[in-house]
Amino acid sequence: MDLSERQLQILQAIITDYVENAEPVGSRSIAKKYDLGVSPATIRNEMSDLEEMGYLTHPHTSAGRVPSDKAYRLYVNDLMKKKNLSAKDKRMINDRLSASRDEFDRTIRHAAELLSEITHLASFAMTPATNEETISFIRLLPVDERTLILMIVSEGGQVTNTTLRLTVPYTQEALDLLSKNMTVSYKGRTLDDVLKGEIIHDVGSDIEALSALRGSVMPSFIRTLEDMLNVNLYMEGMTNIFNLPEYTSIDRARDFMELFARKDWFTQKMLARDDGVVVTIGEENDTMKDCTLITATYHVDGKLVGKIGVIGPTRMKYDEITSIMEYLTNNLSESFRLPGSTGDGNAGDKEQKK
Amino acid sequence: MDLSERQLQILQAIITDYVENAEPVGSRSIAKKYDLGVSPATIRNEMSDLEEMGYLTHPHTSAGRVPSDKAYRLYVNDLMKKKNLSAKDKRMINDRLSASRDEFDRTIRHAAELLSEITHLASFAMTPATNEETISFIRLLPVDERTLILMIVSEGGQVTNTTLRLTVPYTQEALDLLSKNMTVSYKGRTLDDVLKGEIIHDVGSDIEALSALRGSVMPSFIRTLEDMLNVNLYMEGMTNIFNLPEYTSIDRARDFMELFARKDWFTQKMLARDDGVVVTIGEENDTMKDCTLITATYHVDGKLVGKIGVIGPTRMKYDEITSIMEYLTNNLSESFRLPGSTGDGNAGDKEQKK
DNA sequence: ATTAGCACTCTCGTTTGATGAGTGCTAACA
DNA sequence: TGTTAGCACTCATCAAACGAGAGTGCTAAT
Repeated sequence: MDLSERQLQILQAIITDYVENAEPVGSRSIAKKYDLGVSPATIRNEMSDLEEMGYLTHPHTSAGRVPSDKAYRLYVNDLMKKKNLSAKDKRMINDRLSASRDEFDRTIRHAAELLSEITHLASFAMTPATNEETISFIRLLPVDERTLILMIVSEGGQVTNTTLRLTVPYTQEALDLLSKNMTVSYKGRTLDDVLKGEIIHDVGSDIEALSALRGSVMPSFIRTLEDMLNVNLYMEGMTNIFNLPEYTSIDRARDFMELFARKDWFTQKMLARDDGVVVTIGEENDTMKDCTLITATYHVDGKLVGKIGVIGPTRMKYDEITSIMEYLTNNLSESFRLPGSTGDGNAGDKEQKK
Repeated sequence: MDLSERQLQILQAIITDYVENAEPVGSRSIAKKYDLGVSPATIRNEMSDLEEMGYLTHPHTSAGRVPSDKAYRLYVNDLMKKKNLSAKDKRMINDRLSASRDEFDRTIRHAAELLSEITHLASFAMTPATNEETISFIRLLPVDERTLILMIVSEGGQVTNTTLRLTVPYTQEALDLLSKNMTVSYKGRTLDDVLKGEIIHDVGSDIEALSALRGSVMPSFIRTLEDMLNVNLYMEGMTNIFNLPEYTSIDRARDFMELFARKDWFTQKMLARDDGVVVTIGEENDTMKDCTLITATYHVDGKLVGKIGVIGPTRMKYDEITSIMEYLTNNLSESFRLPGSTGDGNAGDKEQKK
């Protein structure tokens, strides 16, 4: 059942060629371009076998062969070699990422922009996954007599806030007190906990003004917590995919766009607790069966985990892209390490494949 | 030079028909569908005149006529009548908007979603324009020994924050002191002022720890201020345009998408200080010469001004869409009025056309 | 001023045929 | 027994040809 050396060579050649040219590849062109020392006829026979085993497909009777998801999987797992980044790409990553090293969100957004620029694919990036994040403190800040800001900060430093407008004025005292009470009640609890559990009802309901304020604030508090789970997803370069031959059909392009607009789907994808570069090809994916999703993890002080990824057709340069993403995430993790610390808590160059 | 009554009727008929069917409209179909009491031949003559005057165009010799930008302009200014919203649309707006009446940003985002759902076009919405907004206070909040949150709040209640990571630890005292000093220095000044003016250098540079902290914080402060100008732009429903016949060509679709991705362009557009519903048709627009942009203004306590808009091909149902937007913005302004106040500071149903 | 009539133009969908790439099979070959 | 040459066959793609239909523009009659 294992593939012969020659079959592997042929498969590799077909993948390389197809990834390059986006057109079904025939036996003759393989024989000419890649020096396998056999005739087209032999290659045809092998291709026929490969097709039977599910590595190749046939768009129609007399077209060349196209690699299947299974072929790409084999390629990613066993065949492909790590690529060295071009000097230009390396420079780009080093320069552009270091420019704003001290700011979290901005850096992540830049990383996504960078990634889509280099790979010419659509990319996205997520600040540290937060459903297990714990709440650090809650603040209510005054704007005017009826308007206030609700601010939630997690231990990891993630911030979310909403502006609320109340129907009745509030007092500064009530605000301070409620801030304090809420912080005491929720500090150290995870977002999941708070969202799934019941609302704590005894948050200082003894004072009247406070209880009224509390009633106005709590619904927003819950909604804002929900926001924390998906608000920090940046998406970039979606128009890149228009340049790919697989999306010249308007229907395909529309499908892609509609999926890309579904932030929640990506958030879902991102919550998986894996490490390193992960490639999910075509059918392995539930939705978007003709796309490949590649994600990579970066680390903050070796602890917290955020993700960055690209999405495109299954036909993509797996070797280059995974190498780029590895380099990029290592670079990110490096930036986010405490200056003093030496521990490399998983920020290294391990790579895990599905 | 004025158009005759009959010419106006014909022009109106052509516009109505073309907006509906997206196909060049011929003399015969006009004569049949709209009861003008004249023969196709007469209509042909009039159409020829209208074309000479620049109200109609000819895709090619033997196709029907298509309205020009000039025709739409005439239609919008003089011909179209206000439309009554369907009960369904009204209900949708009332229901969906009131659900989150107390939260600013969320409401605006919902309004954009709603608008694109009802109009089947791409929409966007902007929270109050802020380059003339004044700073209310600045806070620095601790996360861990090297991480802190920088938060800027404007008088109007707009909030922006960034998480900073410093290379050296800071003290709580320094943080509090710097918060206070910065607030004192910048309170009441407009964003424009601060961004254009020089940085105030004498913010308590007498204490050493403080001055170090200040050095780390100030660059981010400036960048964060810049963020305040354009961060709150929501865009929705861009995939709607794929369903329109003018965007079945992949090139057109790409152009549209690329423009739509340029947030800065929209922000620019939105800063115009106009009121009510404003329609900008085709060439009147500098970029995107084949699109129409309709914006509408909403009010907060009759003072502050935010905008909401749709964008689509010049062929659109101007009467319906402007009516919807008027209704929607009135509704928004209503929600954002102080419960007690009666003054209607411009929140009424005035409408201004270009 | 309006209208009927008619020739003319141009697009669009369909058909047809040629072309070329590529396969699959068979028989010859090393 | 694995490899190769040869050849018939299959499809997709492209271009040319064609007819139908929609619509105009002009002229002459009303």
